[in-house]
Amino acid sequence: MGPSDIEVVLEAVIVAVTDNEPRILTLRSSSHDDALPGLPSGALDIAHDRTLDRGLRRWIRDQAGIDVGYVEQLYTFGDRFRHPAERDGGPRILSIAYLALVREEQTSAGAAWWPWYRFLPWEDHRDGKAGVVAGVIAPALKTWIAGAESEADQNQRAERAGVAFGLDETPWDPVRVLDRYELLYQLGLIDEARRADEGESSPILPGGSMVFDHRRIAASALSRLRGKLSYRPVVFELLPETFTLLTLQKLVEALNGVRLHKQNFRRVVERGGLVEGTGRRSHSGGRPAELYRFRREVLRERPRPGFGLPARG
Amino acid sequence: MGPSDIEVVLEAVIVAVTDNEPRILTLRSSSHDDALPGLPSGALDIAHDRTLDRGLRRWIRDQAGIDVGYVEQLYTFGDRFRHPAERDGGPRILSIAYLALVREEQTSAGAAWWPWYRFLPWEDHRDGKAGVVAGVIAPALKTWIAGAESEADQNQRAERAGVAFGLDETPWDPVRVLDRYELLYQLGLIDEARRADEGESSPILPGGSMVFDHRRIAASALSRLRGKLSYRPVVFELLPETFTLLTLQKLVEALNGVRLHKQNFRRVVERGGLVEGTGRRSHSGGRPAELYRFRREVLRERPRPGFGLPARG
DNA sequence: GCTATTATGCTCATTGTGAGTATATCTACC
DNA sequence: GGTAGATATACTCACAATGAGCATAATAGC
Repeated sequence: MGPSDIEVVLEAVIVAVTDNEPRILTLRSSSHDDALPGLPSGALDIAHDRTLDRGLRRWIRDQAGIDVGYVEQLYTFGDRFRHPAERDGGPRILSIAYLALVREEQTSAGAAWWPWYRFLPWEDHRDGKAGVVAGVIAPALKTWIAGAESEADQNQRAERAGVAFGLDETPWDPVRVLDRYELLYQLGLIDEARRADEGESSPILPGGSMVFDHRRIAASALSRLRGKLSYRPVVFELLPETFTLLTLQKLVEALNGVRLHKQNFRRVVERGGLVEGTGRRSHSGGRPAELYRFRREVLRERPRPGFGLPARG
Repeated sequence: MGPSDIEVVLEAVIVAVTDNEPRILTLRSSSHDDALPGLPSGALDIAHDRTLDRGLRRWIRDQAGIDVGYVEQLYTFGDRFRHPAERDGGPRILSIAYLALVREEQTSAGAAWWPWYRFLPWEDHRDGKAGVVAGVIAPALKTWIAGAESEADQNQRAERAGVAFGLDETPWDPVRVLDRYELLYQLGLIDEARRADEGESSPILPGGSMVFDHRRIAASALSRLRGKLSYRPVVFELLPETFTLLTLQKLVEALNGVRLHKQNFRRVVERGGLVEGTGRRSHSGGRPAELYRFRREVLRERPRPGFGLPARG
């Protein structure tokens, strides 16, 4: 086995938001009817792709017919046996994961836009504390904490669980998506974590599975995007040129999975100089709302413009 | 050329802070006397390294005799011709870069701890606006802006330069290390950017070169570390168990490259619950200072504990 | 003209931030 | 044993930002 028995794959979490629901593009991994959805991915073609970015954009265009705008590298995964093909003596597979944002859902054959929260239902708290956390996860965490050997271990587990899921007095932090996923995985609550030999128990936790470790990658992407919202105006990559403040708010809420105070949101966004009115207004429903556009100049005025979240949760 | 003509290399920016000076570990790249320093790096050994992390830790121990504590993946670089070996028909080289923090400088043969700012002198503003920016960089940026074709182009360049280097009214943002490096590179002010055939002009800008794109990697690492300071208590990875508030402040200042208001720093750190007094005190110089320790509980109390920077700069 | 619905304006208490002034307690040195 | 130099710590004040409300305005559908 030489040092180049490595295959490099680029995987993309491609995000669009429609009807206040963040969605990611998935493909059926094989022709089986029961096949799990997977992220679009393509091998790095070193003969043709001068840069990783270009490679990514190329196969996304080829495979899904989508021209992505904003692209950002997430993480490189390379642990052994992430991919079942490695077990059969195949090459080590290295996945470079990307986050991509597109303004509109562009349909294409074989691909489907699934709600992001279908795979991570505990992340959506827009209608109150997500029931899954209180109903299924919190009790499981309690058992896990109690099951620790020493008292020091118990405290460590309690801290980790508390921080990740906002138990007790700890506030819920939307950004800790990956902490939560990894904890759930470790507890065996994630379907993908259960080995085939453990039988076919039905899923304990709601939330659709994905192939390989694609759900972890989807969680990384959500974590990164939520984090970035607070200091970079990336949301505008998902919006049309002009929009109402409510549209903007609903979008931020959808991505963070929490509700926000309307008047304060307006204040932050207007006074913070993130947007400017256009004079035109949108008619739909009640009183017409002013149409706003993103104010690029804000980048020169404030070091880290974005959408902070309430500190207490 | 098959799809596995790829070599995967792990590269590490290993950081320690001594005498209020952040330093990174470098190696002489070859036996030549004029050889540039480079980051420690090692090939991924797929036969032995089960995970990327383990691989990294293994060769850092082997090569430099250092056991690193905190480790974090930074970015994967894979553009063609990053590495000169690729020009001679060698394999494509993929570098996975890491940031590692160690509490003390651990010496080892062949390795040297250089001040981080030796390679990025414009990043250190602790003694006022770094002279390099006003003296060399700002004029070069002005010329570059004026040299744009259209007025729209000029505005774009002015915005980019202003945001990166805090010109005009824009505040200096310590986090934008990478923006600055890339802009300087594009302007040809970074030595590594000048091709051999352009002659051997002496360096325009102070700041030591490194091999390949290692200086860019060092810049990425500084960017990431500065960013992380504001929401994760990573500084404590660089401090001993107990420390005075001044030590802590000097450390944060050293990493961010800016000075901070002493009394306010105390307030934030104490009232924010990041540290707690030990009762013991340190005797050195003037009035003895209380020794503090990191308060882990803060993780449960506040969602993103860290060291924010003044908003205006 | 009424109701439902969304938009927008304004207030208020509380907390956080940037910038000072003032005072305390050590060491070193004369 | 007194003073200069250095550092630590306490306290104040104006102002900005935040979280939470109440109140009012403008539309559509009936």
